[in-house]
Order: sequence, then C-alpha cells, then structure tokens
Amino acid sequence: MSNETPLDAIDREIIFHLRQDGRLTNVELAKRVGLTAPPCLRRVKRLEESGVIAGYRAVIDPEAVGRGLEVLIDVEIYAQDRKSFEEFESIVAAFEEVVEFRRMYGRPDYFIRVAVADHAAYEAFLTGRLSGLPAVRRLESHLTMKTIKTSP
Amino acid sequence: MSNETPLDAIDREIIFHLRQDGRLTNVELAKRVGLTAPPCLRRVKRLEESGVIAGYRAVIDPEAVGRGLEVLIDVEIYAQDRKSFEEFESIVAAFEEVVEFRRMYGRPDYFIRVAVADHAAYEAFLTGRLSGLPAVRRLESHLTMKTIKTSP
DNA sequence: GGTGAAAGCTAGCCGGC
DNA sequence: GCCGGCTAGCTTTCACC
Repeated sequence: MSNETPLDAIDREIIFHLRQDGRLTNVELAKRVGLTAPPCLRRVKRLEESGVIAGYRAVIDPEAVGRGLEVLIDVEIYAQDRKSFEEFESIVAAFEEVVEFRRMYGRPDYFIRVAVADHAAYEAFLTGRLSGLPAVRRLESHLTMKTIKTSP
Repeated sequence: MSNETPLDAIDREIIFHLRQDGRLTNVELAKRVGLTAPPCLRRVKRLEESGVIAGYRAVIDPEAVGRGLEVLIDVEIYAQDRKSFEEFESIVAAFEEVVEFRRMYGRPDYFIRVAVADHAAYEAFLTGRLSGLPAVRRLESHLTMKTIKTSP
C-alpha cells in the first residue's frame, strides 16, 4: 500500500482540494491545480491505487440521523486472560453506538467514543450494554461543553 | 437548516450508500435504492440543501501526509478570566497539528486530539507549542496501542 | 497534453397516486 | 399536489494517441 513515490506539490494540492470537496469533477480539480484533465485524472487514480486516497465519504449531520450526542468514555477493565480481552473487544466493537474504540497505553485501558440520539439513549446504552460487561471495572463518561475544532 | 420533513426509508438508504462511497454516480445510487436517476437526484439535492448531507470528503491515509501518529491529550488549565480562556482556545485551535478540540464538563477542562508524523514531532509540538501556554496547568498524553474501531 | 466515443448529469414534461 | 419515470441536450470521463 505504501507508495514508494513521495507526493509532489501537485499531489498535495489534489489531496487538499479533494479533502474539502470529494465530489469535485476532474476538470474542475485539474483547473485548480493547474493541469488539464487527463494528467490530473492519472494522478488521482494513482493516489487511489496507492491507498493515499482511501475513499470518499458523504458527511452526514449527526443530528439528522439521531446521533446528535457524542460521549467520550474512559474504560478500566479487570486484567484477565487473553480470551476475556478478545471477547470484550469484539462485543464493544459490535455496538452500533460505538464510533471509535481504542486500546490505550497506560490509563485508561480503553477509550470509547459513543454517538447516540440524546441523554436518555446514552443512559440506555450505558446501563443496558456497556456497564453490564463482566470485564468492565470502571467507566468514566466525559461530556462535551463546546466543540472548538474538529477534523483538519 | 433543520428539515421539517423527516427522512423516509429511501432517504436513509441514500445516506447509507453515500456514506460508504461519496462518489457514487447518481444512476448507480438510484439503482441501489430502487429508483430511476431523476427522483433520486432530487432527493440527494434536498438532503444537501437541508443540511443532512453536509458535504463530501476524500478520506486520506494519515501516514501518507505525515500524520501517522495520533495522540489524545487531557488538559487542565488555571481558572482565569474570560479573556484568558478565549486566548487559550484560539491559540490551540490555530495549531495545525490539532485536529479535534473540545471544552469538557468536569475534568479534564479540555480534550485535544493531535495528529503528527512521529514521536519526535509530537515532542516538538508538546514542548514548543502546547506546554508553554500560560493557561496550561497540566497535560496528560494518551497513546493508542491498538485502534479497534473508527467512525461508523 | 490533446481527442473523441461512451457514460453520466439534470432540466422539462408527463402520468399515477 | 406530490412523487416517480421518460426524453434529450449538455458535461464529464477516460482509453488512446
């Protein structure tokens, strides 16, 4: 996947523009980076094939799909055998409310980001799903007061 | 922005497919949701105009653009006057390494996600930029051992 | 970097619920 | 009136030079 050819200035410009608008037409993109369409398309294809451009996504308003509330959770677990770890990880990863899930160095053991409709839905998730897992020792939920910046 | 018309089943399917591939052609999308192109396009336009679809982004491999290392940082600050808060927030938000920045309820005061090339770059960021800010009382960096799940 | 055939986009109009 | 489907002209894509 990792490309041997490092990105030149034009590649970086292409990435910059496609990050802002993934549906740019190739001709418009070419105009912005100072190329004509065919060489521009070849570069884009190369970036896609080398994995630099991993895909394209529509950005959806979380509110509109019932995911307006994000909660960050620090998790401590009981140190157990390998099987318990694996079970805990696969169960949590399968929860649709979980949008990010990392095992951390030091403390906490795991970091989870959950997206739900509202506080009632979060309470239901915490009580009905997460806190009942045998591996869970301690959960600490962190609520956002204000999002100052997200994504590049 | 908030649409009065709630999303029906087809709208949800359109969102589902465009979340997976934001460059789907309209005819292909129409085929998948069981419509012909024109009504499908009208729905997409409506979703865009109502803000449900907020935009389209290319997904870039962080490694390829020198952003392979993500660190999560808990920040505690000295409680100060409004001006200090605002200054701290605008300075941190302006750092290009900072990709997520939230003010939290309770502790920590702020949550920062940073994306840098490697550990040396992180050390430089921490020493040269973040820890020197007068408002900063305590920083706690959290490193990921394993990413088990990201995004929907 | 340019060219041209094939594919896709999208406006206008029509028909069924 | 609302929503889907059809036609048709314009734009974009992309293999070939």
